[in-house]
Amino acid sequence: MTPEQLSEAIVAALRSLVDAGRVQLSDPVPTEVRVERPKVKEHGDYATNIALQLGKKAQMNPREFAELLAAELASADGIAAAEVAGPGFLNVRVAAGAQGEVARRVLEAGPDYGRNDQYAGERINLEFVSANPTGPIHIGGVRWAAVGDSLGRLLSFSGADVTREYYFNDHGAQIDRFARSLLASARGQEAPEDGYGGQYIHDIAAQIVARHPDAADRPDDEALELFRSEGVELMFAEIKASLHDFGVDFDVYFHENHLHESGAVDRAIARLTELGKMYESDGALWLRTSEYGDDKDRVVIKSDGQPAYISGDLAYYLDKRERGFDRAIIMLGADHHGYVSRMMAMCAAFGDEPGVNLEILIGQMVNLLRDGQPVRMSKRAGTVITLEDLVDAIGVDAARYALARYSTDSTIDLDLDLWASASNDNPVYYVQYAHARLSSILRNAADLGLSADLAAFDPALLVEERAGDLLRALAEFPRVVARAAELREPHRVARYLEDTASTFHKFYDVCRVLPQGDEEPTDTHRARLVLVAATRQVFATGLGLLGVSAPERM
RNA sequence: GCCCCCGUAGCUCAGUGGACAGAGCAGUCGCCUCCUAAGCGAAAGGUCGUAGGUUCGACUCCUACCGGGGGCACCA
Repeated sequence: MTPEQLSEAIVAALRSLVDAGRVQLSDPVPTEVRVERPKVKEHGDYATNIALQLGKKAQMNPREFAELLAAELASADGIAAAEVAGPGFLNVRVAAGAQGEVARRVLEAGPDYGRNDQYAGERINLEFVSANPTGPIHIGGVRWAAVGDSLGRLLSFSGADVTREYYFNDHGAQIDRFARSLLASARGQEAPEDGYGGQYIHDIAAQIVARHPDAADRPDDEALELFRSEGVELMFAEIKASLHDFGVDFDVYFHENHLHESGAVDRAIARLTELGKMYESDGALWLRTSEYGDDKDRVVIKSDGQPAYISGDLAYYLDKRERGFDRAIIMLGADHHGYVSRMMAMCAAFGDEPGVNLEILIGQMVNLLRDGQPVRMSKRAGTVITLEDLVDAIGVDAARYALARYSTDSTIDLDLDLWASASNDNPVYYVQYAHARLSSILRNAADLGLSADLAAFDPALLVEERAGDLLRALAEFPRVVARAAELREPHRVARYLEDTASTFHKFYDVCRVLPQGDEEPTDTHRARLVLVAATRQVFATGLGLLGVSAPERM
């Protein structure tokens, strides 16, 4: 019995009470009842507070209401007991056979177990990382790579048609500094005062010189342009490669120039003008964002006739909508949170619904500690911690897991010494180990000629408390996935896997799965093997949603 | 001055109104002739930043304050 099925059973019981006239509700019977897993075992397998919630509407004492409901529910299929506790909680125990059926459901669904359709038919554009190609992806960007990619997986698993998008430009002040730094390196000069440092500058400069031996000797303008265009190309290739090795691939790399060349900026401004959202003042063209909650209006075209930064955002948003996306999700670091209100205002000015058609997820920063002291990162000094540094230190799995297991609302402090040395400190091993153990049992079973056979599966044999705990954990998985997708919080999947790993290890400790020595396999062995196979599936799927490998052996 | 995020066990963090607040790691004690000990069990560890408020019920919602972090351009 899954929580959803129990919810249905409770709704049916409510309806039956109302139909029989034993309870009068001022509102219609709810279509769904929230079912929770109590923290304390004595409170049963599942609990609901529905009687507390409906007590007033039924003009009844919540306990009395709960008593009626308990009596009605006790006769339902698969329910072993229903009792009232505290102020009116209804605690339910599920019959072993009904509980065991969860394992069958998992195996029948296979890799699709946990899938939901809350975003079916919806096209979502998910933009993240979007670092300009002036250097390797640094530690902050890595967080969005891990979380963003995982969120993409969750949204796809929830029925959405997801496009992962990376937005960049290759001109402007940042890129100029990059080009001047490359040229300085090629000429054997020190990096410019406002330039970039680090070995990668020298490496890329050397590659360009290898391609064009006279590159550094050309006139400044020509040389700069060459180092700019080739430098961007080489840098971007490196970024894509390191993201790929990190398990993150984008569907679209969107070049800002495209917006200007395609006339998207002009069209966006024309549209907003038509809607009466633009006005001229002090020789500049302004957007009335303050009408939609922004602190002040924003300049779109500067008085010198050049488009301001926001013009690109306007055009880009419009472009996404014109490409058919129902929803644009953008992940940004906390240092960009000031943009949120103007972006939302911009969305509203277009006549769209902020928070629905446009969503901006703000994540907090990653701090690095070494010897317990904060590490100062400087692009100029080249002391930036990159995606590759992180992967070299702890590997892709640990890095992705570590970055995805925390709420993006909280700042992460990463202790580099600890990660580089005692990587056991990372919970990813605890979770992966569970998968390896499960795989090992299934391998050994195959050697004994046993497999998880649903035809011979008797769910009622999974009677142990620890088996029930594990089954209930597996039954939670779809709810966890749906909630993580809905709230854009992949870390919920990681936390769930940690809890479930613990539940499995405890089960393993007291329930022997395979026959020992000359022992003949019994139906109990077979039933437990089905549970093991189902558990393995959930770990494989869950780790997959995080982009972390599920090892067969450790 | 205004805006956003955080403050929970020694450390890193879960917990978006429900019943005695949880995990991983670190530390104490115990458990490998048998499916992976990267595991399990036991003990220990907390004024959930502070003070009010809403509620039958608050770590969770509201207000104020304290502490930490990040932002507040006709820069990109």
